[in-house]
Amino acid sequence: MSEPKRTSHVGSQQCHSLPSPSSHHFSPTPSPKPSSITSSLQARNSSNNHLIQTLSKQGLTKHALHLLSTEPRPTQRTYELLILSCSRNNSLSDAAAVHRSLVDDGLGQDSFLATKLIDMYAQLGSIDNARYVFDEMRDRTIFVWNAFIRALALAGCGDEALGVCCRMSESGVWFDRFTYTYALKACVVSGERKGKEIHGNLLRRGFEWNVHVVTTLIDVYAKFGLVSYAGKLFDEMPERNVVSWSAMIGCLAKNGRPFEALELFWEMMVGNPDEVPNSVTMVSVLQACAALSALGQGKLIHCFVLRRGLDSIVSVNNSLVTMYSKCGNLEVARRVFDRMDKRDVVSWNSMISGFGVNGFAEEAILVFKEMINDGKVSPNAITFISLLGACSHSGLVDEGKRLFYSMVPEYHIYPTSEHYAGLVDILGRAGRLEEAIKVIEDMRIEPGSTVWGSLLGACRIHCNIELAERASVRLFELEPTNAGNYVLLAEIYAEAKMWVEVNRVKKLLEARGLQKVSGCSWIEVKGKIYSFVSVDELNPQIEQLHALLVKFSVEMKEKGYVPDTKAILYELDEVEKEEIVLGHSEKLAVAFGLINSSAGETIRITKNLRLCRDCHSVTKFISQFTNRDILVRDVNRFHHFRNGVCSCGDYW
DNA sequence: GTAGGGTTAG
Repeated sequence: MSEPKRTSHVGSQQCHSLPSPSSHHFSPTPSPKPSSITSSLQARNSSNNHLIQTLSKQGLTKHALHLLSTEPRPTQRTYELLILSCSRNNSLSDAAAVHRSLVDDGLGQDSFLATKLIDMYAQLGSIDNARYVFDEMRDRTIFVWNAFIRALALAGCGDEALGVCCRMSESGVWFDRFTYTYALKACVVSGERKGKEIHGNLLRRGFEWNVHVVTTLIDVYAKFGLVSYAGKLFDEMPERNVVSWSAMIGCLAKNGRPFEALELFWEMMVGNPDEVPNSVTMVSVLQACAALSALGQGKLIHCFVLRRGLDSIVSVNNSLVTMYSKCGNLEVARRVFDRMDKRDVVSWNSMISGFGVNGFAEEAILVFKEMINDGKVSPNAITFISLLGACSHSGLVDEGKRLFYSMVPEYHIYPTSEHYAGLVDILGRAGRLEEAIKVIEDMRIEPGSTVWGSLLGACRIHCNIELAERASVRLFELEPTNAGNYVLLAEIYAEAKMWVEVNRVKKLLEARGLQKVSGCSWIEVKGKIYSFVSVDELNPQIEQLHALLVKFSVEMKEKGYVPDTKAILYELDEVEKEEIVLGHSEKLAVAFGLINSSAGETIRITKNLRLCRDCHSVTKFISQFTNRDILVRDVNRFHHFRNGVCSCGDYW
């Protein structure tokens, strides 16, 4: 079918003045139009416009575009619908054709359509074309300014977005509530200082009363980790709704304050019956349950999800899979996963990593194979990070290597530093340190802190001081304020009884104003969460817990147990060292679980750091001696203790 | 005519 001829309604000069925006999609060539319009044709025009609009609404952009070329007077509404259709169909070439035709029809200065075009290009990820539309506009309404600032913030061009905000002010256009929300989003990229500036600015203009603006501000502070700023705003909000509650709950859940996230959720439920939590609230609350391994709370939330009919929402189901996995309840995680009608890449990744952290690498790989066979969803970078982690936890060296080296040829996914870190971890844990360092030396990208961190972790397991020092030099450069790296190196020296070096690292830590993160464990008993720190003198039951642990210790020693105190960073008497390891938070939590639960009940504990070797062997013993299943989730993975054996096979 | 909060890894 040949294209009908059209003549441009605007002068050719204007068309030629269009520079080609950096992408090749937008061509400045004017499109041909009919030179004369007969009255009979005009009669058909209104129905033509109507037809184009109908086709656009149905997403039939190509057909609509074809008809557009025969239409001498397309209306603003026709173009609006065409633009929406291009956004929906994700077609940049159609978008450029619509844009070109719109300019040809003399609508290039229509501010309404300019706003829509900017939105469309932003959605299609073509910020250069959005910038072109904006630059071409002579009279910019606030809608045009806002659309462009929003487009820039969405594209991660924070500084440019804030620059445009300045130009907007300078040209005498005042920020409105929309400008503030977009400018605040731009600050997520541009930094805390800018965010605080905008905050000051909006206070002077009285926008602290706008629920959208303040909610955005809470979220921005959450993303900077400034929980107290977010909390203050939330507390002082004149009006709250489900979105502001969810933003604050999410802020706490993501910033290491899951306990408070749950408290706030219950405050919302109990104190504010008008605010009904929705799927987004559920996702954040489930994240908090997962962080705490709070299975009881998680089950309550699951019931709520079912009652409210939120169980068909993919993100909610994904969060349920993660929550059950992180509570060590893989059977239910798998059941939720199997019952899902729709699964996205996050669903598959959640199930794969669930099996992985629980030490079931074979199952994780099976799920990955199912994903490939299913064919509806392609794996992404995170899929492989999860798979490599699974292999590492289970010691599947060859399978891990095979997966790593299949990434590019089979799935076109290029390994990032995190993937290399996964491979280094697999090799390092297995004691293949030379091979691990070879991988680092041959990396095509600059090794990041995760890579050196994996190597240092492996050196800790295999007591390799030389390589540990090499990794530390790089780590201290890359992450000067990460106390964990200094502690790890000090522990390696302590194990080798190199006390001069231990003290040197401790002084370095002190000089940089850093502190060792203290160990903390917690346990959920009858829906309540109890937390313990090492040598927890303030705990009301401490004497009872200590007595029980001493009793175990005596019995264990009779069976040949020798406390492992090698990682203690102080040169103390062996008796004093034993006292310290016996007071580790994880042991206190186990003792508390034994005293406060009935026989046969599984004890579930979570720890903020890696489980120490002594706690590991003591927990194995206790599981046998008391005939209890003990589940400990440390910062890296799960340990299922049963009959004196741990699921990690002492490989962690 | 434009708006705010969410899931996987590390």
